[in-house]
Amino acid sequence: MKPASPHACDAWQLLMQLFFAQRANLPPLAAELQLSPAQCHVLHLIEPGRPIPMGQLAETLACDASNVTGLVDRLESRGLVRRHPSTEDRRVKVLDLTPAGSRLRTLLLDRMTAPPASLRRLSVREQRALVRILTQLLD
Amino acid sequence: MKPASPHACDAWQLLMQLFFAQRANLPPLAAELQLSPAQCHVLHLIEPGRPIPMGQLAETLACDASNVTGLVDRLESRGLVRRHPSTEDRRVKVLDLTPAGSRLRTLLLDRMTAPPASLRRLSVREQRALVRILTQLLD
DNA sequence: CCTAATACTTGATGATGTCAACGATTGAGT
DNA sequence: ACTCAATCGTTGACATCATCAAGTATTAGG
Repeated sequence: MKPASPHACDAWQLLMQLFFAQRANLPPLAAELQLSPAQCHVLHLIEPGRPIPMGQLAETLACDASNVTGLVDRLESRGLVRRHPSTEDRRVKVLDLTPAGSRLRTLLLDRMTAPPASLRRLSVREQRALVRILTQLLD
Repeated sequence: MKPASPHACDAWQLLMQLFFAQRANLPPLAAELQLSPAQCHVLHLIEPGRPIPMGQLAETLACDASNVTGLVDRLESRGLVRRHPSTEDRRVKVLDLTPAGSRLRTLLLDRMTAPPASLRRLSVREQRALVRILTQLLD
């Protein structure tokens, strides 16, 4: 494994600061849509037309499966998500967005991905560089 | 206000993906130190030797003041944080890390800021660029 | 002084998260 | 085919997180 360069450490520290700052501003944003931060996270993970098993959701959220049960219960009772039994394995239940859920997800992503002023102040050249670097980072 | 360029939107969307990915991996990391994610956030915000009023903590966390009371109660009962009455204004209570709290904070930051493999794979040139761009972003 | 505003706490309540135990289903041996 | 372990989701118990409304103490303004 390649050793961590000082620049890599600096970069990651900055990303952590950004992460905590973002963590603090998710609750107000979520509240506008009558959602909790956790529900936003779930909605972000269920892509329209891409059903996902509950177990996989639990794994991606890195939380207990029983927690997903409760989260989905509340989203389902609001008509945003549906449970379907899987055809291949009758133990697993697959999650799907309802049309209302899909609309709300779009709304959420629109608000979340509105870049803050500090990002818009960067030059286009820097913005391109950032996109390129983050893409590699997320592989 | 400068309009949001397509690159800015792309970049911010990627940062949101990174944010949610990081949100998912905080709980396991916190659990190793017997902390909750929220407690990690608090510990991250209280810098050693830089006492901070509870109200300011609530504002930075973007949460209700009564929530901070509970968070600090638990941290204080574990001997990580102390409450001091402010000398200037006897209504405010100022928070301070104990030596144990300071040690745990260092441990936390060490683990959190260990850059992931994907970041170490970037060229030094790219790492530098990332640091420069993120620094501007956090202003 | 009297009053309004501020800083924190308390109590009630709902959401988030873990763990242990359970029913249903699947899969691997035998 | 039959048994037994493993897997998937749910349930119930419990701690934590988070909000709101109300309360106490202190400060600041008129």
